[in-house]
Amino acid sequence: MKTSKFFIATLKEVPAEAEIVSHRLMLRASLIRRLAAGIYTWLPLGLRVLRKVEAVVREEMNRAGALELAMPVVQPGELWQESGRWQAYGPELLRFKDRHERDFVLQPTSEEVVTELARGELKSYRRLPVHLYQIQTKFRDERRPRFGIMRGREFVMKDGYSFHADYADLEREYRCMHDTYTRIFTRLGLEFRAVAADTGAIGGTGSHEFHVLAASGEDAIAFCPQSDYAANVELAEAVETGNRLSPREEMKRIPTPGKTKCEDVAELLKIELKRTVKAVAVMRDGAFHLLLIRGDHDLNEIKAQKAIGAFRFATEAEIQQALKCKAGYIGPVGAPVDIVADRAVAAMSDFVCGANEEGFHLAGVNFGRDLQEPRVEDIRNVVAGDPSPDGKGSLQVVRGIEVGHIFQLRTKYSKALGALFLDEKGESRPMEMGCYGIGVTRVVAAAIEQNHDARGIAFPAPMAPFAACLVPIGYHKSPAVREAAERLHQELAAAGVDVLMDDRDERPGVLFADMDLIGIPHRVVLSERGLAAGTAEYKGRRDDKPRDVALADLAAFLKEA
RNA sequence: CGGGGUGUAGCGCAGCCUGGUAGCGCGCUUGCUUUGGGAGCAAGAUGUCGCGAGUUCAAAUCUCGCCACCCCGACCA
Repeated sequence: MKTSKFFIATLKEVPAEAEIVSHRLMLRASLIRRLAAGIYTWLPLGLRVLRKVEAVVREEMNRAGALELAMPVVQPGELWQESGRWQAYGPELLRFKDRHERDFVLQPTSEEVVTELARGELKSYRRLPVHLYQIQTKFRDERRPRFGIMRGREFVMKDGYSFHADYADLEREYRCMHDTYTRIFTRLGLEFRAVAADTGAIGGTGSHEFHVLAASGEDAIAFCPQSDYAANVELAEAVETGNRLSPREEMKRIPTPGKTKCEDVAELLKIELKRTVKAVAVMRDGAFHLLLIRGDHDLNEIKAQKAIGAFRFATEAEIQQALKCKAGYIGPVGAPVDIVADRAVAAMSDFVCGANEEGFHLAGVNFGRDLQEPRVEDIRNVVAGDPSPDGKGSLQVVRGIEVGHIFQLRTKYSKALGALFLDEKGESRPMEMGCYGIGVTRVVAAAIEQNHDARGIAFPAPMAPFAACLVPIGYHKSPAVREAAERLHQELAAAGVDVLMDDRDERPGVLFADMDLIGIPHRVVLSERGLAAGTAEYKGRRDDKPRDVALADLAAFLKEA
């Protein structure tokens, strides 16, 4: 491919819409252009990247025995009513009517359609297991699309669905997919981690997320370097190993005017933040609860909801009414409300907390003596250094971008949609199901978050838009360079190297800058100087310095690189 | 949806407060020079100033309404 025949529209300046680096670079490198909020055109260069990711995904899914099919993007609302998701999905599901006033949706995922297919076709245990997948455009009307392609409304997902006669077989396929995803992300050259995850609204019994590690990731994941424990922080259990010491101080009331945060109080009293306790006021079914969290910890809302049920944060007025005190000074001592303490709080003695009196905190507070023993639950986020729940070391916390998610759905959809089969005994049973997703478009953004530098994108080779680029210096001036470039271009193409020759009539600096920006892994520079010596100059995208390679060896060299 | 912000040339922005000829940089076109890391000079082209009302002799500028987009919070591939 020659640049003059291709579509390169790099930008020196970044459109103001872009916040994170992958979004900026994708716009600057002319991979994508925005059409509407969360909706993007994939330009020819970007589409090449997307197709390469798809190819790896497809190969590995096929290798694992899954079968590709294509289901409709537009799906009848009727089917979604049957599964119950017409009501359950909420406004993220884009709905519309056809000319006959019939309800339709743009599919955000295809459990309904694939299960409808299975119930019609797979009536015997002899036909199971089956794993069907597609790589296709999805639409979710996100509350807030952001970060370009990272969280778009329209995106490409690989979604696979497996059907099994029993749970053991589902578990086998689930492990197979875990391995397959590991192969996919490894082949794509990404640094990633599989973590245990919350099953969320989809339900089911087991779930893992695959995260590409990147500082800009929206998720926090906890893992143990000494073992294979890894979990989304949403889920990771906080284990408390400390034992509560017996009280040594008397409880006393301390003036702390204007100090409403644990940090402020700790600083005023010159004590460690972890000796303070913060009280979070929430309402559950109209009942006021105080959640106690150690000053240096954060509440984990998901775990807390699991522990005490769905809640919302109390309003200032509700706090006033329940505790006769302003937020910022509330605490558990003498509070006539339900109190739930995090495990770490339960292990504290002589701590500092709000006094339920504006401008005052209490110090030297102890459970059992100054207030009742609280109900104890695991309701905080784990932090780096916490003991691993498997008892084999301590946790580290890193940030990640979720690019894949696998679920054991069990029989949720097969029951709802009546996907039944006859087993060996002739009995009718619902199929066991698994579902497996990869955000293909998101993988591209995540890869860029993880692989870039000041000059632009440094694509991992398997997803680079071109494997190599040829930069002739003086293509339009020097017949020798031009001839050599044309010859080499053909030679490389014939040798199966996906090569882009930059034949634009621009100064070398422009060519170098663009090739660096779009992230092509290998660069070959041709010049009169080098030709005279029978060499070309080679530089890897991440290399500091170039080196000379004999022209005759180039094709072999690049095939190997 | 709640909170904050922005809409002026393809992109990045100034002008708006204090109403009066729409500007700068990049990019684009042409010519000359230049040619190993985003060139220089010269000449050009490109605008419903987001949309609609209102105020005014006069609106990019003031007022109101609408729309779009971006950023921060509850979700997900």
